[in-house]
Amino acid sequence: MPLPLPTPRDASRPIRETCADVMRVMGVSTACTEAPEAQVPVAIRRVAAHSPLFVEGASADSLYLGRHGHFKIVSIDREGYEQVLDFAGRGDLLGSEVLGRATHASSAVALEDSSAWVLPLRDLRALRLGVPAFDDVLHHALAGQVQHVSEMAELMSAVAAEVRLARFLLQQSARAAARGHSPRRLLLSMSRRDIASYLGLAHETISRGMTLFARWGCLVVRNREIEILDPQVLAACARSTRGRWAPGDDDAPAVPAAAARSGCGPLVPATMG
Amino acid sequence: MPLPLPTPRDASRPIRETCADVMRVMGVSTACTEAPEAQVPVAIRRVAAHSPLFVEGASADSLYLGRHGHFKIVSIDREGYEQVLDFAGRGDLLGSEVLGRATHASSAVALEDSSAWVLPLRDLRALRLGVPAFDDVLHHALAGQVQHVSEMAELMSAVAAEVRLARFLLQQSARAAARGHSPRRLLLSMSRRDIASYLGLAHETISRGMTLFARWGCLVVRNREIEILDPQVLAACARSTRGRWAPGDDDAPAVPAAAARSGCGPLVPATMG
DNA sequence: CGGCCGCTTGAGGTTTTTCAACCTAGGTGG
DNA sequence: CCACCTAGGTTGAAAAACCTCAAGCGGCCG
Repeated sequence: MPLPLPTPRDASRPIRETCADVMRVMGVSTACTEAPEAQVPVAIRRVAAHSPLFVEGASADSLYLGRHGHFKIVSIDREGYEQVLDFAGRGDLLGSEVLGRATHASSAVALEDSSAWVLPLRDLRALRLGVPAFDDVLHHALAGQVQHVSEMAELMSAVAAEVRLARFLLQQSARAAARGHSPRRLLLSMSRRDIASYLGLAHETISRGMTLFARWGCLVVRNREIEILDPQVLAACARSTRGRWAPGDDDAPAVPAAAARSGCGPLVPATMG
Repeated sequence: MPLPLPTPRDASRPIRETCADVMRVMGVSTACTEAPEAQVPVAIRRVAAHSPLFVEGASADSLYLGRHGHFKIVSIDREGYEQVLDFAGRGDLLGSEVLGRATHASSAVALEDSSAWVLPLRDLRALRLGVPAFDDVLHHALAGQVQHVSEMAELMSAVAAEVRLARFLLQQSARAAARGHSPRRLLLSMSRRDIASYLGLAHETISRGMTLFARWGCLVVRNREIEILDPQVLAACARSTRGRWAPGDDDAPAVPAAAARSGCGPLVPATMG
């Protein structure tokens, strides 16, 4: 896969990046990041696919910030079932709940070979005082976490399965766009089962939903490689809170553009009996 | 239980309480609250039942802290349907999402005649600097908000309706206990419809769930007045993530004590064939 | 006293889950 | 190099769970 990796040379491992690099990712203006005190080195932790960055229950000594790759945040219940709470990527805060507790409330597992910046709690106070801009960044990130609650509630508030899936896909699209990737072509790094757990559905239902969208002509699905052909149709579906939605139920024009163009037939690559 | 109301007589309105009072509610040791700088007065806002403390979309100039009564946090979707995101009571932070945005992302509506402390954003910085203990309190409360995400996810992770309801009731019980009330006798201040919206279910399903628990003998339901007879049975039900649960499915002893005592019916109601 | 609102309960319809099978891709070892 | 095996994804049929519609009941407020 020709992944557009943001970090060119991974071969050289002991490149200790600095606080300035961290802040740059989080959207601080370049002016601030050039300050000499921002040259504090920040440790990097590399995690192989399917390995944990930290585990639930472990004593928490650090906070993490996604650097490359993706993670899933999970919590294991007493019966051993894994509940996916969130997905995180570059620039996302991981394990921020430790600010209020002594131990991690959830685990973070790498979905692919990934890495994260390590922010030791004991250094955090000094860092905030020494680098004022960093304090702001942290505050902003924390506020973002709080705001994330309502984002998740919005996802779960939809009762229909396809509506949840549509919202999830649009959320992924928005995240990709925010990171400078195409909002159309998504490369989902999580399995159907992970998505299902996240949305509170069976993994078969996710499959069916994907196929349905493909039949509508607004999506092309090839395993984890997804292309959004008609975001408007997806958005219209995502908009409905109550009950189901199908192209044509709308106040807007009836047939989705892509489907009309293509005769609504082809699409749906694999096995369309 | 003789409610230990912090405000003796409401007739005298201009009793301006101080920062010390706020911190005391949030669990700061009395030593800190006695400091002279903690005598800063804090405004109180009274809200009649069914009236909003703040509304979605309004520009946010203040943060609030529940003082007495209860609120529901809601968000209205495009179709006018109300989604309940949370319930808040004494000591709970309201509207903390404004720290990252300029406007409220949700509304807070009083479920009964209630009041809240007002923390104007423009005074917040000064308050934090002037009263060090207050800064800690605020941080702690904010971290609590973040932690609340996983609490909510835990609620939603259950697929079965009764399991969600059981978890909700236990959560309410725990909150009541944390505030010094009985964990057994609950006085729900929200309607069945509110609970339903919060749990992502139909309000009829809530009713049926309550009735079911009552038939199991672990609950007494009289409108919004609820008594938990057998927390263990409720907890056992809440524990199961997958599928349904009925008394007897457990590794533990079979029949719930309370039900056996009261002869409260045949147990294991419908369909155990 | 009447109407309204919230709560409960029943019956029917529909979505979603569950169970099962099949298919593909990727890795391993003969 | 191919057979085999596993894990992930898709699809179908049956059953369960839930939602919707509808009606009845009771309390509360005007």
